[in-house]
Amino acid sequence: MSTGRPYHHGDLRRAVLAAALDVVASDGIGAISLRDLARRAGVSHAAPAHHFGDKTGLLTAIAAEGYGLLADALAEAVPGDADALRELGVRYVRFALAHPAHFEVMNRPHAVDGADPELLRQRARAGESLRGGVAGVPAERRGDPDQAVLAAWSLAHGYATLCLSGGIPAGADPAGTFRSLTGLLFSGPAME
Amino acid sequence: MSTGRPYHHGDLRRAVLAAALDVVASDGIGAISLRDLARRAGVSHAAPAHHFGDKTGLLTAIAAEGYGLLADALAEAVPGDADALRELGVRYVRFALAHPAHFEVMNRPHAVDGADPELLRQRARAGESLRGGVAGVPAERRGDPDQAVLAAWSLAHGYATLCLSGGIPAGADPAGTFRSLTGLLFSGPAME
DNA sequence: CGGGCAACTTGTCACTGACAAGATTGCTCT
DNA sequence: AGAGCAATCTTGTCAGTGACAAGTTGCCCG
Repeated sequence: MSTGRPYHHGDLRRAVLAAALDVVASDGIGAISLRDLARRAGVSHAAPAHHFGDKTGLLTAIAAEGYGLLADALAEAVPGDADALRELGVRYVRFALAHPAHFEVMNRPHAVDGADPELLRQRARAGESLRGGVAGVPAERRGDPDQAVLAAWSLAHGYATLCLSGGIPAGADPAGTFRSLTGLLFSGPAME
Repeated sequence: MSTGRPYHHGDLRRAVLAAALDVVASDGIGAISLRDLARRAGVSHAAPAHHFGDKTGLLTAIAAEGYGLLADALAEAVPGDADALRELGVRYVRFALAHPAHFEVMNRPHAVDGADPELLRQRARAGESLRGGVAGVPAERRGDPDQAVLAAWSLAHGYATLCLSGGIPAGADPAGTFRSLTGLLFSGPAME
């Protein structure tokens, strides 16, 4: 037909993922249209379906990729650091701010297929990275360690979410601000 | 025409809002369809538009209502309580768990008209309730009070969000769990 | 070389949001 | 009372969307 472009795209999957991340980052999940993504990639409207099945499949792939990136980021934490929990939190916040679109999709259970094997796999990886990072702490920490993890996770997740939704002024160095925030948590072994 | 039902619904606005909250609570914002809401209310497909303009208008109304409810909840806090921040946090978490649909819509900037006067009004009310509750604290608290508010807000917001998205086991008494979590924050005037 | 498979296309259908124009109702003002 | 009037709701319509079906292209491997 001589349209100028080849019949096969080459890496349509990546192209669609990238376009989807752009849209999510600028206009949110609700603005995603498979047909629009197809247009951006220069393919026919039904081409993306072959790679992702349907819209849920596309978002699930993004979420899985996001958990993979998060797992990598958490795994970089120095094992055995006494401040492991704090550093993991900082990495969590940094991940969210560096990959806002992934982060948004990851936190939309309704938009994703929670039973997808790849999603479960990457999420499990992230969980392992987290546990691995925490495991190193000397355990002289008082109190319930599960509670400490929960508090740190809530703080990091809440801070990141508020930054992204614009609820927070968001200074020049959000991650640094978060780190100082954690100073209010676990301020020392002597408490109560 | 004798369709059995009257031409005027009576309180279509409330009916549509209620139906929308049901849908959001069970299937998320993405599952909302104006036409479906109209069917549920037993009116024609274009009736809701008269009350809300468009989909964004509907979601904006929900968010505004949510901020109003939040403002009311925060205003109940005892002024002058030394643990004001903690109690405000507990109320924030309770609000989120009691009104998950409102909470979800409130945290979707892209789905809402951020310039809507009613939304701004209710959000300002919530802000005032918050500041009013915090103002009572004796100020013997060390450190930056803004930072303390930010930490408490992040913790409450993160905990509530994680509870709602299913990321947290969510025991029998989430609000109580949160209260004990705050024990790790501001654990006493002597820190550092 | 030829079968087979993955990638992509065209075509279609029901559904949705938004808008326009008309019908109905209740309220107000005289 | 009754005429106007504005709010409420209806019907009709259009482009855009997601999902599916069936056909086409191009590549790889036996």
